[in-house]
Amino acid sequence: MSIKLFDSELHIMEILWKEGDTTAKRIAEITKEKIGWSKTTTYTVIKKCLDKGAIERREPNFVCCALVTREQVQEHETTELINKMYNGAPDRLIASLLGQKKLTSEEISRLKQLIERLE
Amino acid sequence: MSIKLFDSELHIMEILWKEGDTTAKRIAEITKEKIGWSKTTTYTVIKKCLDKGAIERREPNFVCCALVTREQVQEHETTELINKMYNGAPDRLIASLLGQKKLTSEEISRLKQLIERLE
DNA sequence: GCTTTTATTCTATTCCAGTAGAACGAATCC
DNA sequence: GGATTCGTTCTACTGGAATAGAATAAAAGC
Repeated sequence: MSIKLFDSELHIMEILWKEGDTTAKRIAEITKEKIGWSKTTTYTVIKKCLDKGAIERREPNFVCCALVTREQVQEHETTELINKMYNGAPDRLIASLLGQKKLTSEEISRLKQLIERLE
Repeated sequence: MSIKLFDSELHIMEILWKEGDTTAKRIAEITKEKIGWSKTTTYTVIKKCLDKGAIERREPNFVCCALVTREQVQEHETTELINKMYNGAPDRLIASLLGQKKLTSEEISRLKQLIERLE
């Protein structure tokens, strides 16, 4: 199950991933404070997440629960990027990242370990 | 110089990256055939690329030349993804890709070499 | 040099994500 | 039990990307 989430919807998901199950009310408070959303905006976006099946509502109190994990969305977005910009080849993305030298030597050695452990 | 290119604009860039410098007329032919764009749509999008400095026009014949490389755009898009979904940490993106096991063993050994050669 | 075609730009329309006001319903208070 | 507040939904507006029709400019043909 892989769903396209828009930026506005991701805001909601980020909160749920971070805070765990949360009431709509509380989400509205957080979005108001952090990104200045009006109460109705938050509810509208929550509704879209519901319609898409990204979250579920549970009684009582309209508690919102994430149905997709951060990892699923990461994977989906990453696949989209690879298809759009790297001709569908994941290793090209990695090669490009390594080439940019944006990684610290610490990060590199951690990756080395990861790769060793594969296969 | 890092520019945000929209999907429509990427279509133009892809053609230039693949075919090299190309006349507007020829680009219009290709987009018409491949994605069904009308002539004017193509010219409108070319204009946007010009305005953004992503391409340059050269006489004679309105030859379009890419000013940004595929690598630059790849890098920009990838950075955007990392900031949006991986909290700004490139190694997390790589770790996630490795974890998905979407790579063939051949790709993996190629990556091993790449990483060895770093530092 | 006027007509016809081709190349380019101007302007407008459509579509959709993002945002929110107003209306509605349910719980709470006195 | 009517007024008041709180929680939720309905509906609408906005802005910008995507698309393209009509108008204009340039070139080619005769």
